[in-house]
This record gives sequence, structure tokens and C-alpha cells, in this order.
Amino acid sequence: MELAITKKQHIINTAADLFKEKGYAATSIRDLASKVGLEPSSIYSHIKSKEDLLTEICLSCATRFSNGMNEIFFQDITERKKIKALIHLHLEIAYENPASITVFNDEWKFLHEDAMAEFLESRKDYEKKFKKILTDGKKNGKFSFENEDIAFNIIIKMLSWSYVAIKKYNKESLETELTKFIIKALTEK
Amino acid sequence: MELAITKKQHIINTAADLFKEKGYAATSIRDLASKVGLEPSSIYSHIKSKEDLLTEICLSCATRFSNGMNEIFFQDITERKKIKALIHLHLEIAYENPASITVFNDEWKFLHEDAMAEFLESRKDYEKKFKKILTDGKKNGKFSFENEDIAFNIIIKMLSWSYVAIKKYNKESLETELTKFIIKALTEK
DNA sequence: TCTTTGCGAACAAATGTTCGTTTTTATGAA
DNA sequence: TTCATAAAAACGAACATTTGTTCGCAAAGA
Repeated sequence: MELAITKKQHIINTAADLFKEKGYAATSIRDLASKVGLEPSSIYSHIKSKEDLLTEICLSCATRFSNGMNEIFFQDITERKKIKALIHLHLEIAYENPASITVFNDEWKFLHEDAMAEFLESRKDYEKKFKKILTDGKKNGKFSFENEDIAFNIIIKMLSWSYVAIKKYNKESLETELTKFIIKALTEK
Repeated sequence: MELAITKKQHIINTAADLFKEKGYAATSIRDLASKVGLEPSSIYSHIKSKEDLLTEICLSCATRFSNGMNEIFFQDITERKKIKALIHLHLEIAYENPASITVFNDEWKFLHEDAMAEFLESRKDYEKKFKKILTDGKKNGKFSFENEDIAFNIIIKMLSWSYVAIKKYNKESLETELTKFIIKALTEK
């Protein structure tokens, strides 16, 4: 219980699996309890509320993205390399915790006030930095696109498909393929 | 009530709005009734069940895609033109019924047995034809990619972003931009 | 009149959560 | 090691709400 994983964390991970499978709203505490091997009431020895679970899942992913972005953003490398590093980051996080990242991606709208605010703020910062990289690359003549908002969102969507593709492809080949598509899409023909 | 739109259709459209906003599982018949201006029980004068609503929404979109695909697929035009026509199709459907297509995209997993089977079959057919166009284009040397499955899914994901972007961009400029990105991603650099 | 549409009350089931109590685990002195 | 004790974890029963849906009946439209 000390070396391995905390029971709370195990409950959260199981919740992520269920939220991914059935969706947040359609997953009950009883579902979760039975999958963890506890009675429903016992869950509340470890968490405050159902929404707490979602909050932990979403914000821990947000933090990972935020940290990863900051590491990349402030490096002195080309924008192309930064984009490649960001693709790598997405896949790294996805392969590490496939369920969480899917919940992070699809179920965040069920977050409540404070957690939602924190989530959105983190996302806004991520988006801002991502777009900065894109427009810098455009200024340097490395990238070619009309609208950075569209470019950003399209890339994010391509990456978010990878969360689904994890079972089918290994990390390296998926990363290679995704990188090719994204770089081609960004580059002048 | 005759020239315009049937009341059942109005209920379905309102349901689509709610399912899009709150998700299928989190939307109650009481929510729907109150938004339509009826008592909950009156809803059942028009529909069989809550899932019926989802079925109508998802399968009507599926039919539109299926018809659109067949029209394009059997034409004697280049693969590049077919892809462009498919992009156009997605945007056409999206701008016509933004709520439905979002539900179609995000909430189909709540379909039950028969409807689910029909949905999946339709989707499989669509995917098969889409991939055929891609691989034909590859054979002709027009497209360049390693894995048609990845190529297909990435394109679909880019298109699915447009369902969200509808409020921000007009159809023509969004289509132009999306087409550029997708064609570039598919074309040898 | 007959059919469609709408209503209000009620239903059984499922939901998130609380509460008091028991069981288990960790702690630290004898 | 032993035992008492405190803290943590698990339990069972119960709660108030919300859920999808049904049913008998009234109103409206054909």
C-alpha cells in the first residue's frame, strides 16, 4: 500500500476506466464500488464526491499538459521541433494513462464551478502557447496557414484521435505517422 | 403544423439541442418537456422512449452521410475531387443541423442494440468507401500516406472539429481552410 | 364521433450521499 | 511479543431526489 499505489489512486483509476467506457453521467458510484470491490458507502472514505473523481482525473491531466508545454515552450529550438515535441508529449501522456486522457478529453464538461474554471484556465494557457509556436513558425516562413485558430484546433483534433488508436498501434509508429501528417499540413506545399 | 415542421420533429430537434449541451445521459425527459412547453407525460404522445429520440437523431444523420457518400463515391471524378466533395458534405450537414451532428458524433455510444447495430453498419460502410477513395488516390500517385486507417481517422477528426467551429466561421471560409489542410496532409511534399 | 394530443398523479427503480457502527490497521507503551 | 488505543477503512441501512415511463381521463381537432 506504500510502495505501490494508494487505494484512493486505485479508485480514481477505476473511475477513469468507467467514465471512459460509459461516460461520467452514466457511471454510478455503485458501478464504481462494485468494480473496486467495496460497498458504495465505503467509497466515501476516500473521496468527497463523485465530481471529486472527475476533478482529480481532469486536473491531473491538465497539469501534465501544462508542465510538458512549459518545458517545450521555453526551449531554444525551432518551431518545427517544438511541434514535434508537443506531438510526443500528447502520445506520452496518452500511452501512460489512456483512460484518464479520454475522460480529460470528453467528460470535462461535467466539471463544476471551481474545477471547471481551473480546467479552462489551464487550457487557455496551453492554447495560447501552442498558437504562439504556430505563428512564430509562420513568421519564420517555416509554417504556412491562414488562420492559427483553425490550425491549432485541427492539430489538437488529430492528436486526440490518437487516444482512441492506442490499442491498435504502438507508440513509435503512431507518433511517426501523426508527425508526418501534421507537419505536412503545416508546411507550404 | 403541416407546412412547417411536425411537432414530433420539433421535439427531436429540441432534444438534439439538449443532448448536445448536457449530454444524452444527463438530459431528462423533464428537461425536454419543459423546453418544449409540455408536461413530461405528453412527450410520450409523440415518441416511444428517450432512446427513440437519440435513435432518430443519430440514424437520420447516418442516412444523410450514407446518401452523400454514395452520390460521391460512384462518380467518375478524381479521388482528390471526391475528398473535396466529402469535406463539402460534412460541412453541408453540419451547418444544416449543428446540434444533431454533434449528438451523432459524441452520443452514439448510448444507442441500444438494434439502433446501435444499424449505426455501426452504416459507419462501417462509410469508412470502407472513404478508405477506398484514399487508397485509389494513393495508387494513382495523387495521395501519399503509409496507413489508410490512420489517414482516414485523422481526416474524420479534422472534419469533426468543424462541428464545433460553426459558430465562429462561415461555411465557405471554413471549407476552404479545412480543404487546404487535408489535401496538404494527403499530398506528397 | 373518433383520433390525436395533452394532462396530473403515480410507479418502481436508480441515484449520490449521510450516519452510526463495526471491523481492520497502525501505533506505541509495557 | 503483548496489549490497549487511536485512526482509518468498510459496512448496512436509510435518506431525499431524480429518473423514465404508465395509466386513466380530459381537451382539441378532424
